[in-house]
Amino acid sequence: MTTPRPGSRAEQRRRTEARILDAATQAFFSAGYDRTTIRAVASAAGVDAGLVMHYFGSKQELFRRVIDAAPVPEVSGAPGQAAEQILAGLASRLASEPVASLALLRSMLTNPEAASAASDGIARYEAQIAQAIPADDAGLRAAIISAITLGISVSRHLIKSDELATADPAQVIRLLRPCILSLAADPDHSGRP
Amino acid sequence: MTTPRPGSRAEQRRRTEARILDAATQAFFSAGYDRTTIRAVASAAGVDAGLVMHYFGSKQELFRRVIDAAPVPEVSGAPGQAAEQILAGLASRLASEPVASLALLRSMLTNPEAASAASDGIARYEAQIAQAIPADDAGLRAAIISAITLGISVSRHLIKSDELATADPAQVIRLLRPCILSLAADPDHSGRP
DNA sequence: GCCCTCTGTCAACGCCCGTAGAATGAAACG
DNA sequence: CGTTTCATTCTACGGGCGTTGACAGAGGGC
Repeated sequence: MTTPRPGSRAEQRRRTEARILDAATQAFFSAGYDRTTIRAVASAAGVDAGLVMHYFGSKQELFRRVIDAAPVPEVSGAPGQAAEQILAGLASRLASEPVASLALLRSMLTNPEAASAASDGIARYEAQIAQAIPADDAGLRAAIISAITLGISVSRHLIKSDELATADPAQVIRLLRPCILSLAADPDHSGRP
Repeated sequence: MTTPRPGSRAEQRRRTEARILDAATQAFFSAGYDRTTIRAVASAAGVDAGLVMHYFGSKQELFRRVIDAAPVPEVSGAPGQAAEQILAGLASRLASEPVASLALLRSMLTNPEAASAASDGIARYEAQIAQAIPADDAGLRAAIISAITLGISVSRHLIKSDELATADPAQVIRLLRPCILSLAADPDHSGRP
């Protein structure tokens, strides 16, 4: 069975490895590190648990491979533009299912070793925001913005706070716009009043 | 041994139960639900694991008891006052060690059954905020405020984002004030512009 | 003073986990 | 065609978990 004329053995291996990585990504994203079992990943990928170990060495290395493959949203341009990009990104994240950053968070909270691996991804996102902010405390402002978007996503998708879970994303964005703008593009509030 | 003239048997039991509850609180707060083991709680309380089961029935019930005992910060007064109370509360949370709400979050993200138990606490906090906001979308605004403070706490204490972890709390509050104020006390941004 | 009650301990069960290593069978190669 | 390689599976080990039930011993009512 197993495909009559595949792409040779190497090809087959790459396919299997990708399938495992996909299953692992989904599992880590939705369940976090601790609650994800190698057996479950293997079963979702249609292979044996031993094979996962054979290819990825350990659960932790598998997790790292998943993290490294996660994309970072891009932010650039003038402060006002950046703010709108951030809001747009948040809007799409509100509208759709939970995504990478949430999974990172979940896994970080669960697994101590996963934390450092995942911090890098978040730091990269903050750096993108920071470079679009002209204030001298751009780093802190970016960190706060990142924290806000994270809090909103967490409340909606993980905590499923009644109000936020059922709210219209556009309404949330409208309420948040002055927040993000004051942080990203309004240096008036940086120092003491 | 064990105290020459204690407060009778009932007193002794109350003491032991309280010691277990304290140990459980600390454990759940710092490690989350999954990573907290009954054996560890028992050992921290200086008793046997079986006794914990005997007194609390199950790990889940123990967790619920911990949640129920967690206090909810009070918010009241005019919108402007409420906003300052929220900011002050956040400031103290930034300055000190991680507290209840974070532990709730951590456990919620980790354990599905813990989630519903913990949602109540957060909902109570949001309700307090909402009643101080005059807008007709007060509920959503309160939820967003709660989400923001949550995101900030998480970033600082759990993710330990470089910028936020080392930042001066006063500076963070200063940057956040316009955000919270626009959400709590500024109905101008509620509807379409 | 007896006996029941209740606090507390101990040992064990069953489960699931990550991981290791031997076994299998098909593809690649000479 | 024989042999080697390699993807894949099977079985098993050791450990930690939540939970249970039998057991010990001190307190308090009669």
